[in-house]
Amino acid sequence: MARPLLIDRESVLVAAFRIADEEGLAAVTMQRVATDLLVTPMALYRHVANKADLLDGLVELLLDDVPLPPATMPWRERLRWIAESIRLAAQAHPAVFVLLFQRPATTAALDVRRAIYDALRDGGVPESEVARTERVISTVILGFAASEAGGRFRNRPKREVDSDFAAAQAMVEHYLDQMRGEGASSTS
Amino acid sequence: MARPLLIDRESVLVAAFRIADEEGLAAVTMQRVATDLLVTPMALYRHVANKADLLDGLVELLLDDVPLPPATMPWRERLRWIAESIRLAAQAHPAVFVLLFQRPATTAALDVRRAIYDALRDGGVPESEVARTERVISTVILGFAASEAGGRFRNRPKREVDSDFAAAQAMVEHYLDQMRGEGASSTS
DNA sequence: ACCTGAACACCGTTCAAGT
DNA sequence: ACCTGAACACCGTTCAAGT
Repeated sequence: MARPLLIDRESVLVAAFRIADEEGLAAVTMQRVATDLLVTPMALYRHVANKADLLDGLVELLLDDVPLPPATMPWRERLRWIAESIRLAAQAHPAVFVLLFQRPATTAALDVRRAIYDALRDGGVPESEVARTERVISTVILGFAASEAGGRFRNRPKREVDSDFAAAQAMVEHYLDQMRGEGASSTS
Repeated sequence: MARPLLIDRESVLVAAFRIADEEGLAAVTMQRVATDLLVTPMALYRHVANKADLLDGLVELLLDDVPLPPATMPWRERLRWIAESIRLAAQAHPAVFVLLFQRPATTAALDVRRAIYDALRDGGVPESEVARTERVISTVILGFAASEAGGRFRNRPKREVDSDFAAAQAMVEHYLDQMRGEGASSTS
């Protein structure tokens, strides 16, 4: 049988992801990733097109790590679950999370978006308003999570940031209740 | 009289700001800034501590460019003015704007924050809620502006993004009306 | 005090070469 | 097909030297 591969795309991304988590995005260099994998930097180029492609891969990995709620859960709880999952992912992987703001939705982000669409529909948001409602509430949650991940709240006590997040969530839910209009079918 | 300085801190920041605007943050290197100023890269280190200091200076420059509303304007219009100013600054200087998410509030950001505080107080938000209200609405507006500046809405038509911004603003205003409580003193 | 020259330890990326 | 060696054109930053 053929000589086994020393590395593949996944091992490259996993190594880079770990470096980002532990030492920040600036530490993620082709040379450093290669060193951790015991290969030369040039070996990486067979598995990622270039560094931008590598960073795109990190965002995918991050979003795969955002657990989506079971479809059996009441819609309102599903939305809270997703918001909480995104915030936890931002806290666990702040360096990678900030990349989310630098590029348009990738395929993994589409899974999250679809889960939000489903919850909004189940909550009675009219079909014509589902897409916009998702964009607005995602921007609020992502904005909050990215602020936290990026360090904009660095000087604030954790309890305060937590209750600010609760306030932002309350604002979103209220907006949602308006969007649900008269066609609302269920509550929770 | 002494030989005139070739460069000073302001000229360094202005040169870097222009490069960021025209070619993005990746183009802002010490060597490139120096080249534009007709000096060697090492000359910059007499005027900025290092590259991080230079980037901090760019954020200051950006925030100085956010016009604040006249105090005579009704409070609600002042808030809309500020939100609009921030969004325009993000559109005009997207590369620098994303840095705002990477660092805690600087002195220039404090001017903006104070203007928001004043408007909230004039709108009847209880003193105990002013600070949190400012944090929540700033996060929404900044999150939206950063999404736009970072390219998260890159694939969307401008009209759609505009109306999403209006929806986010409406959400914020509604939240605000709740925060105003019974002590509201004026409307507009 | 302000700027330069030379140098150091890095970057991302290419290309031809090995197996 | 996969990885390496050598090389290129960059980075940020330091230090000693010039004026």
